[in-house]
Formats: sequence, structure tokens, C-alpha cells
Amino acid sequence: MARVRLEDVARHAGVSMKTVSNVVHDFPHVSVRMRERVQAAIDELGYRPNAMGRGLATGRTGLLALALADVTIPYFAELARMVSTHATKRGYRLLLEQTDSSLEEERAIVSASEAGLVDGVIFQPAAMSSFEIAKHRTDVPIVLLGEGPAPLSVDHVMIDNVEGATTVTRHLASLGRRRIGFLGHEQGRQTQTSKVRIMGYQRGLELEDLPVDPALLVASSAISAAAAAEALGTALDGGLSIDGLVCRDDLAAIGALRALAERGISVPDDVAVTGWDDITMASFTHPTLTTIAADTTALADAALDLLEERIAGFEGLGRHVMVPHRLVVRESAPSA
Amino acid sequence: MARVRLEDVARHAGVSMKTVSNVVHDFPHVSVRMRERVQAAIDELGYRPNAMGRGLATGRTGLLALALADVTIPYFAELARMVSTHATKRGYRLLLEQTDSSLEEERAIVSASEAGLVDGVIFQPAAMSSFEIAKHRTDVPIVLLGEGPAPLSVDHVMIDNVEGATTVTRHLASLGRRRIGFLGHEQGRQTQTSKVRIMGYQRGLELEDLPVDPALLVASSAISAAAAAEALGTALDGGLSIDGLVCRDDLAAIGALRALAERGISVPDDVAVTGWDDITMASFTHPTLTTIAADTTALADAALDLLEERIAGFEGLGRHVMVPHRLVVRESAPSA
DNA sequence: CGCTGAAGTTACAGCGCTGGTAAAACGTAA
DNA sequence: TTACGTTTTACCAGCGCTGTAACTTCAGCG
Repeated sequence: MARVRLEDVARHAGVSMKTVSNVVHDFPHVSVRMRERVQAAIDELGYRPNAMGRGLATGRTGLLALALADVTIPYFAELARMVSTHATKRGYRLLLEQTDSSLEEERAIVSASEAGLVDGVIFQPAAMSSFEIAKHRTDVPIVLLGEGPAPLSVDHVMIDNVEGATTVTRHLASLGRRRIGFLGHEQGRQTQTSKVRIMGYQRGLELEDLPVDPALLVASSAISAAAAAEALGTALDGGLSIDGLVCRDDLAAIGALRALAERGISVPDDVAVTGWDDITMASFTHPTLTTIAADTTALADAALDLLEERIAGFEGLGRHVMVPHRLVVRESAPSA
Repeated sequence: MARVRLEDVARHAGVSMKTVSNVVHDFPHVSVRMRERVQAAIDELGYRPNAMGRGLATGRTGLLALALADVTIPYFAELARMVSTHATKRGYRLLLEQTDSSLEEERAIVSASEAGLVDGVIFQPAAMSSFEIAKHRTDVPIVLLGEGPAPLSVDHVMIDNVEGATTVTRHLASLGRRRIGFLGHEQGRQTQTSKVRIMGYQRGLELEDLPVDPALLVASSAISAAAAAEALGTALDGGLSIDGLVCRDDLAAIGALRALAERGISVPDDVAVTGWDDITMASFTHPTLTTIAADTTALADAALDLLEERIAGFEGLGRHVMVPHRLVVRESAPSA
């Protein structure tokens, strides 16, 4: 059961280490007879190449890091799934790093104290600005996921949040809603995601000639259904009057549904509600959620494309890729 | 911006490589002056230790693999979060491997073709039997998560599924329900999880002197709310009559709520429903879900404890750790 | 029948780091 | 001042693998 090394196989087969290495990697220029002989030795000894040794010699590890706030947030779980699946298909394995949206953790991601462990990083920042990120890391290829303005030097994959938020807001307006609120952005320092979605929400209101009223913005203490439910509940109890509600994400929308239901407010009759992300659960809420669905497959693919090019040596300016999204209409804000 | 190696730092500081290494690792027997001098050189040059080099020299990588079916399944996302958080706290980083419950992928996990990449593996199998797993891997420490009978040779952390299922079943019985169904196990080959929960469900029925009727078992084509909703819908439309429903997991329960709502069947009045896992969403369904909550923190901790002991060299028989769970009563099956 | 070049194979020098151990420097007591 | 014990530092041999370049073999051709 002792560890078998390349050298052991080579000796056993009576060939050089390099030849064994060539067989393991299916390199050309190895005769069939030789290949068979070596393969037999490999099988017989149960040889398994050592990743560290290879990594040290090649400078590659086949590992990518995916850094995000929290995998239990459904959107991030779906993102992780997509990235993991596609990365595997491309021959990479995925290291999961959770930052909990903390500035400290995010800085740790970017200025990793270990070098050489991962070939590249896919990072969805929440607290750090893209500009700060751009300043730090230069040794490991990195692709940013997100929404905000991004520096020219860093690759970036995003969906057009302003446009998406404008779309849902106008959808609500098309249903005749006049007092449309926004729920779920952070109290205090906001993530870029929240900022741009609010921006789109306001643009939607303006395009529909509806008043932009700060009182209609309901912040939440956390990105969770519970926090959103509590925030909206408090606002409603405090006299907030709305007939439409754009939520920062599906989680907030789910919280909203609960807060509204508890107060006997009917969705969508009294208040039409929209979410964002189209998480699996959006089809199972009561009522089901109208929401914005990003093409996460395209997103994962685009991010990996950019990253692989960087790993392959591309050194140009940051590329910015926009991934498509679409409005999914369900019961919580049906078509007009 | 060229790569800085240990040797560069050593030369820059005018000391030996080993001394720099000692400083990096905070080893004793380094005078304060020397430490300062070396640290200055490190900072000045922006040195970052290379993980591969270290890994090759020490035989450790500081990486653990977590293998599970699919991170988008909420329970697994919560598991991944817990394991990742606790692993980080212990100085490890986490490699995420998704198997999609496929036998092939699971075999790949166990007989990993690469050696030396991870220090240990935490694996929640779905398709492979623990016994098959036990036969395979002997070179890398592994801890199994799950429910089934496990071979003596492998470490195993589980919750008592039979007991949990018995508890929910009896809870429904205590509400006066007589025709209690079970929803959500796989059609055809079942996972251990499903098997033991059905076992507990049957024991619960027996203890309450209720008939065990195979017609009350509704299998689902997948572990998802959608599949469960469809399965239950079909069964109901086919004449299934129940007044209580034990679901394999919260996802199945969420599907059940939808199928029942669509048919105008009231929960809990007409049918009381229970889930399993206490995912975040269980507090936000309509009605909220009565469910079994496992102590995932304890689970992650126990798994890491066992793994670290193995990594440290423990070679004894497999340990089997049982982690606590409790019944969380909510609206879908309230207290009597 | 020797020569050329392609195909197949090997030798060897690292990739960056650490563990063990030898050597040096230092401090103390006689 | 010398001998001796202790602390601190330096040296060296790998960890397992791959890239480069050099070598061998052999078919094909003049």
C-alpha cells in the first residue's frame, strides 16, 4: 500500500521516467508496444500521479478558486454549481471560498498569502470596490463577477442590472401600479448590486413618469428572506402604502410575500411583487414569483473563457462581458 | 513583478533559505534581530510562499475535498457552508466536488486518479454503498456523511434517520391522522437516505398501530420540489387519499404544498405535512413547514474532527458518530 | 551499403520548499 | 583565558514530476 512513484513504474517497466510520464499524459511519439508495456506496469503497481509534483514542475495546479459571499444564498449556490460543472468540464477543480461579504475576507482573497495554489480566481465581490481589487492582485489571473463599474484593467462578467431593474419596474407600471416600492438593499453601505438595481428602478419610474420617492425604499438588515420580511413588515406597519414592489432579489421577494400575507394584503391584487435571480424556489412560492432570470450558464462560461485566456498568457486590458437576462412572468406580477 | 522565491529573500537578507523559512513559519530559535531583518526583506520583495513547493516538501496541502450530489439542493448548500467555515477555521481550504448522485462520479471521487492533492475527503454518497466505498480508497483519509449502515473500517457521521422519521410520523399520528403517506423517495434504486427514512416512517406507523400500506408511498423522479409536486399531483389525481404526509425532505414538502394547494386541499386541515432538513425556506413556505432539523454545525465539526485525526495518523477502525436532531413544529403540522 | 532524417527513447537539471543535521556563534563558569 | 553547553544559523538532500536536449534506432533513398 506504499506510495508508488513514477520512478517505481519506470523501473518496473524497464524504461525511463519520462516515457512513463509520456504514457500517462497520452503524449504522441510513444510506440504502441511501449505504451502497452508501461500501462501494464502502471496498472500492476496501482500508480497514481502526484498532483503536487506535477504542479511544481509545470507551474499549474488545475485548481480555480470561486469566491463569493455565502453558498447558502440560492443564487450563489446556483452560481457555484454552474461554475463547478463547467470548470470540471474544462479540466479544472474548484476551491470554494466564502467571504460573508466581509471586507477583511475579501481582501484576503485578493492578496492571498499563498502563491501557486490556484491557477485563477473567480470573484464576486460584495464589500470591496472593483477599483481596490484592481490595485491588489497582479500575479494570479482573476475574473470579477458583478454589476458595478469596473476598472479597465480587470476582466469582468456581469448582467445589465440597470436594464433589468428598469424592465421589472416598467412591468409593474404596465399593470397600472403607481406607488412602486423597492425592498431589500442593505442599510448603510450598499453592495454594488443593490446600487445598480435601485438605479434601474428609478430610471424605470422616470420613464413611466412616476414620482421617485425615497420613502418607498425599504432597506433590509441582511440578504435574507427573514430580514426582508421584517423590514417590510415594519414599514407597512409604519404606514407605508404601495401597490407594487420591486425586490432586490428573490429572497427579499419571498420575505415580502410573507410579510404581506401576514397582514392580509393580497399579492398581486393589492401589491404586485417582483424578485430577481429566478431561483428554483421562485416557482414554488405562493404566489409564484415574477422575476429576472440571468443566464447563469452563459455567465459561468464567459467567466471561465476569460480566465482560461488569462491563464494561457493573455495580458491585455480587462474585457467586460455582458450576459443576457430575461423577465420571467409568474403569478406575483402577471401580464397585464 | 517577477516571482519571488525563498532564495531571493534569503539572498536579499543575507541569510540562509532555512532561516527565512523559519521566520515564515514562526519557528522558535530565531533571534529577534534576525526575524526583523528577514521580515523586512519579505515585505520589501513582496514574497509569497509557494504552496506547491511546500506541499511537495511536507506531503500536506491544506486542502480537503467535500463531495456531495449538488450544491443547489439547500441542505447540501448549508452543509457546504458549515464544512467550509469550520475547515477554514482549522486552516484548511475546501475543494467542492459535485457528483450529481451518479455512480460514475462517485467512483471517481473514491478512486481519485490524482494523489497528493487533498489531505482528506468528506463524502456524502448517494449512489455507492458504504461497503463499496470502504473497499476502494485506502491512501487518503475519508469521512463518510450519511445515514446508511456503514462498514467498520470507515469513519462515519450521521443523524439517526430512523428515529427522526419515526418521530415525525408519530407527530402526525398524534394529530389524529390515520392515513399517513410518504413522499419523495427515488423511483427504482433508492438512496440510503430514503431507505432509512421510510424505515422510520414504517416503524412510526407500527408503533401507532396504523396500517402500513405500500399504496401510501409516493416516489419522485428526482430530489426536487418540481418532481415531488408532479408525483404527488399524479397520485392525488389517481385517487390517493391521505390526511398526513411525511416528506423525504423539505424540497419534497414544498412540492407537496404546491400540489395540494393547486387541488384546493388545505394544509394542515385536510392534510398535515412534514419536511426534513429545516432549510431556511421552511420558515417561508405557505404554510410554514414542520420539519426535522439536524445539527449541521455539530455534523461538520464531527466530520472534521475525525478527518483531522486520520490525517494526523490515526489508523484504527472506523468511528461512527451520531449527531443530534430535533423536531421543529410549524404550521404545516402544528402541535395537537 | 552508407547516409539522412524522422520517430522513439533517455538523461538530467530543476520547479520551491522543508527536515535533519552539522557548524558556528554566543554565553557562562572555572 | 579556556573549556563547555546552549542557542542560532547554514548546508544538503530530497519531495515527484516534467521540459529540454541529446541520444539511439531504423526505414527509405541515392
